[in-house]
Amino acid sequence: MTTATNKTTGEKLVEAAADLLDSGGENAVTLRAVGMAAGLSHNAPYKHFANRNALLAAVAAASFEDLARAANAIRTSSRPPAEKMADAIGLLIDYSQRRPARYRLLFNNPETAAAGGELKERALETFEQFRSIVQECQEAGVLPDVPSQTLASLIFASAHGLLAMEGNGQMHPEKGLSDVATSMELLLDLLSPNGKSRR
Amino acid sequence: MTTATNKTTGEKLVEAAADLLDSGGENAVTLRAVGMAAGLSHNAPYKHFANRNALLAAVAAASFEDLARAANAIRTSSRPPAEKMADAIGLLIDYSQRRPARYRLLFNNPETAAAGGELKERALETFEQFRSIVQECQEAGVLPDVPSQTLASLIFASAHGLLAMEGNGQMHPEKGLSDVATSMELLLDLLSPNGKSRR
DNA sequence: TTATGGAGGTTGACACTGTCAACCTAAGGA
DNA sequence: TCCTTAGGTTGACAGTGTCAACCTCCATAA
Repeated sequence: MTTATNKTTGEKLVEAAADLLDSGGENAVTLRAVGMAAGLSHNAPYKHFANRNALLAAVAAASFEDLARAANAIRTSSRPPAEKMADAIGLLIDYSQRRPARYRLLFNNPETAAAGGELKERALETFEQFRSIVQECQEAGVLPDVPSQTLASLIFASAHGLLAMEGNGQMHPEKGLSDVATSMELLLDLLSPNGKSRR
Repeated sequence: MTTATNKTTGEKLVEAAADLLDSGGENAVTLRAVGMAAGLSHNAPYKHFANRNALLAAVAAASFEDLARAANAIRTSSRPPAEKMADAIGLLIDYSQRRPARYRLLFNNPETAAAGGELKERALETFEQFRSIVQECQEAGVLPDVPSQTLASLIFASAHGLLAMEGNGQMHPEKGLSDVATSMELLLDLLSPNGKSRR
């Protein structure tokens, strides 16, 4: 409990930026606001980050780390593979609904894409947890036997795409489209070699 | 050929904004630049649009209209349903690769989401073309018999998610992940009641 | 012990942005 | 004929990212 409770100024800035992002959306993350939230001047962030994008990249990297940790907890649980899969999807859905702006930063941001290094590595770590769960499902026979990397990307992309549509107001529940979780259940069922919907 | 070749000033502004978006990304679309590109002053856009978001919404609506037209051409072609499906996915892939910023405006933009009315209607029109092709595939037995609206959303979301991942640099071909088109082929094959990958 | 250099902080300025307000002007209906 | 108004202009404003210059410790080499 006493380990490193003292935060670096850099960490404080990243935290402040993340909070602003969560509470006020991307536009709320101005360097001045971040500096003030950390109790510093409007230019202090420049002593720790090259520019605004670098700060956001640091926020993204830290967020990916959290996400990877949560995904790892799911992966190493004792639940059956299919339920781990559902949990992992639930994690993603939850994240996107609780912190939409941050979710967009992680998965829907061209600037984030451009940044390599640390950030890319954290994103890969996160995805790897997900891929591993998919692989477990394949070994348990609840997902088809195709390359796990490709299948994991497909499933992940589906969830991500549905969430993007939802965030974009392009889901049309009034027309009979069920919500993201239900749609993903259907997808997994359709993909399953023994799915109920399989004829 | 002579029909309405004269463009409204409003149309000229929308076109200029679209061009700037395509050539320089979202940040290039400043009201001043749009005004200048249309040969007007820096404030002229305000005589036609309430604010920057309204202008972008108009660009999005016009773009959806184009997309719906292209999708309609595919839908009403004489090709077999499965190939229409592939064409429609190809259309989306093409659009996202040729005009990434515009693609993001259409499908990855919370402001676009907030705007209702005209824009929402155009988006629905576009999606309806897609849903209709999915339904044809279902009737031809190459896609499973579940509600077409839900299935279309799923397939569309998958393509959209993969494209987002690609645009985000989160596709990892070096790790064996194939490109978007190939992944989508795999998905359709896995979903197909008679898919080759089906055991 | 001293000096020195750099890390981390500050203030002030700059150009650029969206937006508002005020003004102008021409066309067309009362 | 007058006057309303759509569509255009210029000028201003606050807020933004960023740069430059300056300050101020403190660790370390001499």
